[in-house]
Amino acid sequence: MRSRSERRLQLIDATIRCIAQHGLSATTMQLVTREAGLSLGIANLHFQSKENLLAETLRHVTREYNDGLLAILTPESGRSEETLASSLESLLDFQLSHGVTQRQKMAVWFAYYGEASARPIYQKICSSSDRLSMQKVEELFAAIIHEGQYQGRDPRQLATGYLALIDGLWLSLLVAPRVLSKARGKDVARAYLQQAFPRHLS
Amino acid sequence: MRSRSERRLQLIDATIRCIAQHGLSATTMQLVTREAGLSLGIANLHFQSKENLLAETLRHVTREYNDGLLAILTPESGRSEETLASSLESLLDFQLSHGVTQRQKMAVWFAYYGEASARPIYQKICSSSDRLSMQKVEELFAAIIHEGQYQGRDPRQLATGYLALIDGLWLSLLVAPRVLSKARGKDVARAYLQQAFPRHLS
DNA sequence: CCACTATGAATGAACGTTCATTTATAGATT
DNA sequence: AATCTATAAATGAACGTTCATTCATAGTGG
Repeated sequence: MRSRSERRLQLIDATIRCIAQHGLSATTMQLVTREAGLSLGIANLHFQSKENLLAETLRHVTREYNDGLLAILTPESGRSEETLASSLESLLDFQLSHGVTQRQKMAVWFAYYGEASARPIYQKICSSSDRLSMQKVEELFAAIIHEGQYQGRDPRQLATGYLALIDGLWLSLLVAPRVLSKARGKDVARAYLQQAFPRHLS
Repeated sequence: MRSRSERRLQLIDATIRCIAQHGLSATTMQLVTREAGLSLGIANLHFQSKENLLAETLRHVTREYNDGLLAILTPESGRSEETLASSLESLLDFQLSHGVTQRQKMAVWFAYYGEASARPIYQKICSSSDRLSMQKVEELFAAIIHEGQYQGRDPRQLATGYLALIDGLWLSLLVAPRVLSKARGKDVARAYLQQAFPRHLS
């Protein structure tokens, strides 16, 4: 017997694997609980309903990503050696890191996006996560534009473009990994940032 | 009584509306046939199975998009007034046109993308469509680079970035239409192309 | 009259959910 | 320490519902 939070995490992890392997529409309670090595009734005990389990799984994946992003984009007084250029580099590294771009995570991400337009609860979780990324990246870009005295740059437009580019690259990595490797995807994103902020990226 | 091809199209259109409104996982044969104003058994008569109906719907949406793209990116001897710059402008107009960016079409598109990693048949249709776009856009970019004598540009990298950007913008338009308007999305894509080919876009 | 189109009640498989029952743990009592 | 008791965790058979598919029947055009 394990604690409530342990079991919840165990079930969420199993849900992620099921969605990645079988898709959202073929993910059943049987599949999830068997994947977790538990009995059928356990998921309803901890999550009340399948709908809730799926929503919590999305929240978990979203939170994980946001935490990683905030760790990079939230200025901390203790890290004095940190520069805007290094933040930009870290952002790029993070968004195309192994942890973020592994098939499992991206498959889950886009599975929910695909259903988001029909399910308000998914829509809400996705869009509020997007809003956070947007705000943080826009802040970073604005600071870089100020520091580098770049002319004629709109931080919001650049952030919109950059985040859309990253989303599109993730989609390519997921659907056609043979056509686009992670390394080349990173080159493409880097090229975008270099065009925008040539003096902040080598 | 209608002909086979008419009924097929009628059912595919109904499927598109159902997926856009209820999502792929909640799209049932009842819903589709009722939306088409027909009886329950008719879909199996014309498509044999639900799986086949869904695959044909994806093929239909994909073909529609590809036809539009090819009409722009396939050079024809009869259109002598056509320049590379105008092709670039047409491409941008098309990809962010009302017809392509309407919620219904984008919702269907991403619903299938979301399931693509778990269903080989969807994966195949999506990736072969992507490959075509990639090839055609890369050809256009290569011609523009040659004509404009642009230095240090890699047509494949630029095409990869541009198509990823378009995909990402579509996703934003779908999930958070309030945050990103179609007009601003177009500005973002235009800015990307202007950076790449400044002498080919006003 | 034949082949094709169309209907919708019927069918059986699969699904989410429930709940009586069993098992495990921690604290209290002897 | 050993035993008892109370509480929560865990199980999986059973239930009602929903779904894709089938098919006997009816309608239609050539």
